[in-house]
Amino acid sequence: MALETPQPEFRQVAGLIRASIQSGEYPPGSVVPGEHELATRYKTTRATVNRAFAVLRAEGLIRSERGRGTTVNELPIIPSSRTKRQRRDFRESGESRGSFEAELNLLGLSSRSEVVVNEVPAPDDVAQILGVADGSPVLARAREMFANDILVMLATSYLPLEIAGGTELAQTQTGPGGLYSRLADMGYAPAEFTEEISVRPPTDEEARALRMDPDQRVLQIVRTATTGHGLVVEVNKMVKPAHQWKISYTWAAE
Amino acid sequence: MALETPQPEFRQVAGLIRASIQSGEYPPGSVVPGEHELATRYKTTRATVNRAFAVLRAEGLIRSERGRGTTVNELPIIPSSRTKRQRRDFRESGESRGSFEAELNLLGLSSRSEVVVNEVPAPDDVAQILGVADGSPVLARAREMFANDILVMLATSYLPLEIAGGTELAQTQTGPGGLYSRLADMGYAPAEFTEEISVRPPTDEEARALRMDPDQRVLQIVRTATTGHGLVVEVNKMVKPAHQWKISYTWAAE
DNA sequence: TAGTGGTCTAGACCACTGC
DNA sequence: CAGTGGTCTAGACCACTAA
Repeated sequence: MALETPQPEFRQVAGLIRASIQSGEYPPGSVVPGEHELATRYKTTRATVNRAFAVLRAEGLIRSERGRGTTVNELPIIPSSRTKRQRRDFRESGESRGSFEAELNLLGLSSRSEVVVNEVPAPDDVAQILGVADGSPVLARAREMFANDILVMLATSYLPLEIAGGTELAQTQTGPGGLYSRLADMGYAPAEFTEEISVRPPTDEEARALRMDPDQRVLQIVRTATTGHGLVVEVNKMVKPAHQWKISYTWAAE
Repeated sequence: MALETPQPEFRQVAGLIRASIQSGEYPPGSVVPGEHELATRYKTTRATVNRAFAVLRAEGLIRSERGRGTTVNELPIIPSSRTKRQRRDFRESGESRGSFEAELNLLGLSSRSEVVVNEVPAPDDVAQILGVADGSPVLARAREMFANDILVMLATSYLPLEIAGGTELAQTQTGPGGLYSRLADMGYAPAEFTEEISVRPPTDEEARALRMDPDQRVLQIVRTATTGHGLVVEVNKMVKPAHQWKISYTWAAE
């Protein structure tokens, strides 16, 4: 039944190296033998091993650094969920900080995040959703989230200046209950959330910040918060290395 | 502000070709000039152009066929949403057929789908979720969905034999209201749905069926339907080319 | 049979790391 | 300075398509 597809040599080599990693021969954090050594071991050329490494890099399994060598990545896959329960403690842009930390701690990882608040010209897609002119100023709350001190997510929350300017939302700390509580205090309680998910190559800037290979992919999640009157009060753009995360949604039937 | 990162030559060439596609010089469906011609045009070698093509192939922008040449892909990005309204016409595994067709028709694409029903040994992950032994038989409703006669999604719905065996769910047509209506008729109305989303390389089989390049990625969405008693009555595994889709979820606040 | 893309080789040069 | 990975070249062989 299984159709035989003879794989090209570089994919076979990639398979062998992948197997060695999964078998524990090259444990997480360890340095894989160099391309030259593997080339002689597998009776092939360095170019072929290099291409095999490229396959495994794109999968997020290994990381290569010029001069240093190639190491096996350590971080496990991080779950992220939207459930009724977790929705209750939505606090700040991105994930609820509480749920982000809880999930990382369950995996035995440390968590940390940093916020930078700024007035910036609205990116085109954000301006479109917020219903403002391209490039007009909006409030941006840019958050970086770390697992074991490795940056695993960028989340920037964009808010209209008319709503957020000069309020607690323009401070680093948004106070008890977080961003959505402050919006509610001001009469802009979100009534509906939408998240749009797409997969794309990282921008150069994202690749640098998240230490990603250009052949890897990011998950982009754009959350829109809308009031009962249909007013968009927040657009939150989240970017995560696609191989690093598993995201889930739960809802009641009917 | 923008940090200059000098790109390697093959990425620059990829950028030039991408620009030519987006400018309309190589319109959707047309054949891109051959690697040899582009190599001389850009004063480089065929290997470099080949690598540039690999970048664009991985993005889903072009498709190469040995002997035939390289063509610009035609299908636009397909949206897929879970909203309150659409949940009401959930019919069959995967998307509601109705909503799938409606979304494709909005884009001016034809839609079609085919189902094959079978008893199969449960895959490990499915067995785990259904709470049955690995490899024990379950009912599989495998659906293929086409846009403009191109396969764009595989969706296989797994149901416990004790529930679905010998019922209408083992027929190709599940009748009015579809799968979830039949489950409700039998006293197994789903009360809660969960979808788990991950991004991974396609298996060989998926790559063949979906005509994907091994360097492209699939979105895997595993939906679990649970009754009010906590019984899992359906596991639906959906696989879509990641570059081809944008999926969205909407929910009410609180 | 001519032309396409897929792969592999052998060798080279480079940027970078760590000693 | 030796060793690493990143890239590029020139050439070759192959599987496949279309005329």
